[in-house]
Amino acid sequence: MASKHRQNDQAFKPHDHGRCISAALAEATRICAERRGRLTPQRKRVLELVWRSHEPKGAYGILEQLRAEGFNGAPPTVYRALDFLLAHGLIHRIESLNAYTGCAHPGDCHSGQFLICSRCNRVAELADGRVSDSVASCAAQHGFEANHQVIEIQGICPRCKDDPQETQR
Amino acid sequence: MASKHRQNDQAFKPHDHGRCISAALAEATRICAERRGRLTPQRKRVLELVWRSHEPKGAYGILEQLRAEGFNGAPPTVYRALDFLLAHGLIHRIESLNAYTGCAHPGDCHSGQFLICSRCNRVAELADGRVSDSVASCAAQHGFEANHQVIEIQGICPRCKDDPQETQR
DNA sequence: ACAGTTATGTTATATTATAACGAATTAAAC
DNA sequence: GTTTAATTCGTTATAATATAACATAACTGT
Repeated sequence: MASKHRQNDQAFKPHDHGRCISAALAEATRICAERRGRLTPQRKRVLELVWRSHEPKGAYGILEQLRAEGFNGAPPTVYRALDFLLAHGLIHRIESLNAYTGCAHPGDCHSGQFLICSRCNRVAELADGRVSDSVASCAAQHGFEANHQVIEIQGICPRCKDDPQETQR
Repeated sequence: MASKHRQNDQAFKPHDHGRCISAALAEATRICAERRGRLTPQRKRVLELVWRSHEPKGAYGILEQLRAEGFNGAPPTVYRALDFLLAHGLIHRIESLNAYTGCAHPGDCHSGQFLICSRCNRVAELADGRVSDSVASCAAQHGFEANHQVIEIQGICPRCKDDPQETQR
């Protein structure tokens, strides 16, 4: 249980990112199979590109990558893949960045909270029940029927705070 | 004190909006005077347009309004005015809408929470300390130094929930 | 009045996203 | 298995949001 809801603040720690990627792809494959969603090669490739790092990726950056790989596509292709991945909870859109990041715990896609480091641009996804509860109850107190929470926290991650050399990538 | 931190969920209730506007302008005038910020006619006019209703306004919508009033301007003019108003805490940017809304309690411009009605498009600004505290402590727990919170809650406002006729404007 | 700063005008362009429509592929029904 | 229907993809064009860069004007303080 606890391991399933793995908090993704490992984004700010050195870690084996290959495992992030392979875990994300395995989960995506499983979830799509379950729902009869078609994880086509393009969609899979876009998911991989989003997961290349913990920095959210813009749609046009992804497009550029695809093109570098010999794919001759246009924006709608990328946006369609992103829409699919969003619909199935495999990625999140970071509103304040107009960018997309891999979902750390797809499947149960409750509202997450995002820590956005403005120095290294990495984003960690949290799933803190106290936060989402306090937001939900606050909305309810005002008679507001909440469907979706956008919680994005901008600041400096622990790694950048400790190591002034830490800049990017 | 309590009156100063007036919660702006009146956005979802019938109210004398003229008072919202005049209060906002009075506050803006006071705050700019205090800080020697220059609330030029253009900036003031943009602030008024943002405050026309509790629906956030896009930069290009504002530009269109200005043009309808005989002003012959270009996007940078509007964005500069918006930047000024943002810098002085007189308006907020709603990230998930790429739009701007009047600040309900300028001056002490702590992080607010925004209830966004996806039916009538109105937005209410809250300043619930429990929410901002829970977010702040959650960030701190992960060693994250938070500078700014983006909290946008999408759903259906009480007015639209009760009155299915309530649509827009 | 002058010098320095701040604000505005203007043109061009960057960035992000979607509309619309036809072709191709896949799934499903027969 | 072939046909039908649905889904996915390719392609072109364009919408919507935002900024760079540089010239001019206006205001501030002296």
